[in-house]
Amino acid sequence: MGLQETLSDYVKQAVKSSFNVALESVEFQSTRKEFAGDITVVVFPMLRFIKGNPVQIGETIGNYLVENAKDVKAFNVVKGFLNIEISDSYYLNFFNGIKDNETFGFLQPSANEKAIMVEYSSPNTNKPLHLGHIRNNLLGYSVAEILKASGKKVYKTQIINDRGIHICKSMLAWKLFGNGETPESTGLKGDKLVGNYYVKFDQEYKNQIQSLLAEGRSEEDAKKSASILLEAQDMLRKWEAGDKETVSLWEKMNGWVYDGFNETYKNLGVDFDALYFESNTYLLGKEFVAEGLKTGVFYKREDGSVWCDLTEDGLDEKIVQRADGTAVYMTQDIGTAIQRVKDYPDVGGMVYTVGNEQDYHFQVLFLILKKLGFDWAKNLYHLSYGMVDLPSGKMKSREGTVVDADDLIADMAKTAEEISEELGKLDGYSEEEKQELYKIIGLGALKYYILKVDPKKRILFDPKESIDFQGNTGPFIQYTYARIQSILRKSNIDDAVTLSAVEGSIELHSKEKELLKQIQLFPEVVQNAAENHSPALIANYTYDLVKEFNSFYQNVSILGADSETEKTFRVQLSKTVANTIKNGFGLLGIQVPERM
RNA sequence: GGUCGCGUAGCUCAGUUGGAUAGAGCAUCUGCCUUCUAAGCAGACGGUCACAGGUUCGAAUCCUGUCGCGAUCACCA
Repeated sequence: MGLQETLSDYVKQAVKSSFNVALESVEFQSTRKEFAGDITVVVFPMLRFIKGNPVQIGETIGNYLVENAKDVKAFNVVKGFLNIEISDSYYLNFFNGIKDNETFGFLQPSANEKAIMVEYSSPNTNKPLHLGHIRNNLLGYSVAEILKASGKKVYKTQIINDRGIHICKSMLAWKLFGNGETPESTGLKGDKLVGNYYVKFDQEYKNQIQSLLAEGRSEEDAKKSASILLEAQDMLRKWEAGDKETVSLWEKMNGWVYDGFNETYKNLGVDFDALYFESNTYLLGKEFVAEGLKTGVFYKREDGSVWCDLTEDGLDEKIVQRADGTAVYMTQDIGTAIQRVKDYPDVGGMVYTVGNEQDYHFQVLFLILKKLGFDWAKNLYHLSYGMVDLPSGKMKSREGTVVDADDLIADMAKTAEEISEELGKLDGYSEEEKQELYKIIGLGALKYYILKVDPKKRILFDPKESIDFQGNTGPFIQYTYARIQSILRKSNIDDAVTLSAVEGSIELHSKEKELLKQIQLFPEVVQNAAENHSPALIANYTYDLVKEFNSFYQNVSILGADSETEKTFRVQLSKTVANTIKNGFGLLGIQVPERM
């Protein structure tokens, strides 16, 4: 039983015996630093049940606690706040219980609980990944890891948008202008090469429109009748008809793109358990549309299109199948969701990591799946995140203002290198070791910068100035971890020593106690982050922990402690802090270096 | 126009189920490298929590309205 539950019981007993009132719950908060005490009982809510002066009620409860609860050392009352001081032995007991637990705060997946599928990334295959994808990937990966740590079984997945007119545009441009170029022949990453042809298509398309306009055609007409666009549309029809040559080109160019993506994913440190391809799933939803027509969830209009009426739920009517019988976006998403549960029968919920411009789409999708009667539909969550803006405004691929994912990752490592060189860190390391560290630090900065912000909010990303290595940043936290490793290397203590929990064997320094309190919060933060799908909670928690440690580090001598017992305790405490940093950062997908 | 989201220090952001005098970092200023890594620590400065009402012992937090910014309202994905 945790401290709070224990105290809660005592407070209830106190109220029962002194005022003859049965309280349902007791409200706690951690004591503000300017007051003496560790944990605070808020008396105000009790006033509804107990008549009297809050200060006197607090005093009465406080006296009862000191007499009866063994971990309560002292108390004071300020206004309606009963501040309780907890004995050192309680904290030492807690510490002895967790110091050798490498996975403190993480829960094992329970056998009978349903798994969760987390979808993220889900790119188009016609151009390279950019900054927006980075936010998506980091969020999705991190939320998946957090859910795992909270005791869920998790499958990571993505749906790859590998079909459609946009792919045909790249394919066509490659056929027309490519001269048989390949990633091997050009030395370009596959996704970059294909992306270049997508740009090339767009340039040619614009040129043709200009020519047509010069001939006096209307803008609308010119956009529709440019020959290169017509050719692309023709190619799409050929693809859908299964034309051998088209399909084989499609396979070849998509293959290049996947190779390129996989390299980026590897650099970013994300991975997937299951892949879904739109070319396989885009027709799937249709049988469920038929099913829904039977059960009356959907209805057919005169022209043959199928709709879902959601006006009673405060939404509007939504098309789920075109008049010509082909699938729309919604059809496909319905099918994919159902297919996933078929493939992985233990899945009982899904998380979709998709930008907030699709909020409405997912609201509708989830509602339709509920109406279709799937019991897992109540456990669907749209992990919606804000756009990543640049100082120059929105990222636009056509205007060349996108921040390329690979470039950004490389730039971060380079920045890490420059700063490290300037500070003279890492002298005496091999070039290879250095490069590895620069990567860890650069990525740490990037990931932390993006994940510490609440997903809902849009991020203003200034590539030149935003990412810092001081203060509330990834490298700052990594640096603290590295420093602790240095202490451990030099400490020479016996890990097996268990600290006596007897009161008085060690007197806790206030900085040590603050650290222990912070460590104690970790399991709760993990659960909270899982429930709220928020890596930001983990990031900000880790930062607070590090701040607390640095204050301890600067003000309390660790290796030069007065007694061997104290030294042992402080080193072990530092080690536990390092472990918690590592675990917390692990949930964010950020590596921690042994030295930096 | 309808719907959804956001608005906290000059800038970038935290702020647990409503609780005490709203917190960090950056920037500016003051101290601290002869102890364990100064990418650090201690401190100063900086606030009408967009605005106005309401709910209550108590509101940045909940409700209503107003303003500002953004997204979305396709037989596109």
